[in-house]
Amino acid sequence: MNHKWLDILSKNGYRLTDSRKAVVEIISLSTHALTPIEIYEKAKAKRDDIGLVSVYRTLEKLEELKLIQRVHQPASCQAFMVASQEHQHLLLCSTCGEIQFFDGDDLETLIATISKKTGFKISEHWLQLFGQCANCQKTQS
Amino acid sequence: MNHKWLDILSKNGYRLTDSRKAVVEIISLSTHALTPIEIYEKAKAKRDDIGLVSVYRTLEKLEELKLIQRVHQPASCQAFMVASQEHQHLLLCSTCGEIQFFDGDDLETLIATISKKTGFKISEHWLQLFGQCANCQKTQS
DNA sequence: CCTCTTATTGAAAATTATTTTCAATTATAG
DNA sequence: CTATAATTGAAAATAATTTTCAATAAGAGG
Ligand SMILES: [Mn+2]
Ligand SMILES: [Mn+2]
Ligand SMILES: [Zn+2]
Ligand SMILES: [Zn+2]
Repeated sequence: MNHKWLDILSKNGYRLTDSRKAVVEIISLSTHALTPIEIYEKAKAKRDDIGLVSVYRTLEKLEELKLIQRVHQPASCQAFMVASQEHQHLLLCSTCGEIQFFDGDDLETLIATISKKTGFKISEHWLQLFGQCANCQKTQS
Repeated sequence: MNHKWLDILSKNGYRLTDSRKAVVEIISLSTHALTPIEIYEKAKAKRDDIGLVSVYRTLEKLEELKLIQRVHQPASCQAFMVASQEHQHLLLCSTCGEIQFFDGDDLETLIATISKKTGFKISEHWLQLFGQCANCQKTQS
């Protein structure tokens, strides 16, 4: 993943700097959505003079290249995670923040019905499931 | 709607001031999601000395009472609209911003499958459809 | 109506999140 | 190795939201 991202950045004319590589490594390997500050803190371990502003700038490019996406949650919408290339849906653990992709939804019928009923031409959908992962279920209750 | 909201505010110990009433009227009647600033601008028409800070404070209370909800869209998550009492789904026009509720989704099977496959205990879901409303389809293209 | 208490107000300051500016540095094409 | 243009981090600027505060006013109880 890591490597692929660096290639893509490079092919799009972006230079591969240490700051950028640190951000790429952190976010490409995370199973949680991370905020710019969280990424910054982690990145400082690899490169202690990195600036928060470089984190923002790298996120901007990764988002533009659709390698990452913003994750919307009830508490905040400032976190980012890996994006899947294809159309996708998220399954989020409200306790620990773990996120997985899932598929297998079949909304065709629903979309056709709503479309007919409302006159909307529907082009996109967001589906997210929230719950508690297996691990967090064990840990408490 | 208007009246009902004022009653609820009142029953929860909140006083009914002109500033509050202006905000309630604006947001309870809108078919679009509105940002604090947009609400503020509209509210000034009714009460020209209202402060933006009162808009924020009223939104906070209306959200707490579940009369309004934040709307998440690709471009921003800072807008609010009426909340439906029951579980609900949104249909949004990406062109003009109109929003409707819809129901009739049947995600039981999907949720059971994902739950079994991943071990998550799923407690909630978000489903939003994006498209273009009948009106906006006519207007352009 | 009056009065008292306390929630609410708007202005201003403070905080937080993000973006822009800028001069110095550095990746990379050749 | 060199030249060029992208990138950097610091600092300033901007935007969004929250807090502080003294003045005001809603509304409970008389
Ligand atoms: Mn889907
Ligand atoms: Mn549903
Ligand atoms: Zn978990
Ligand atoms: Zn429309």
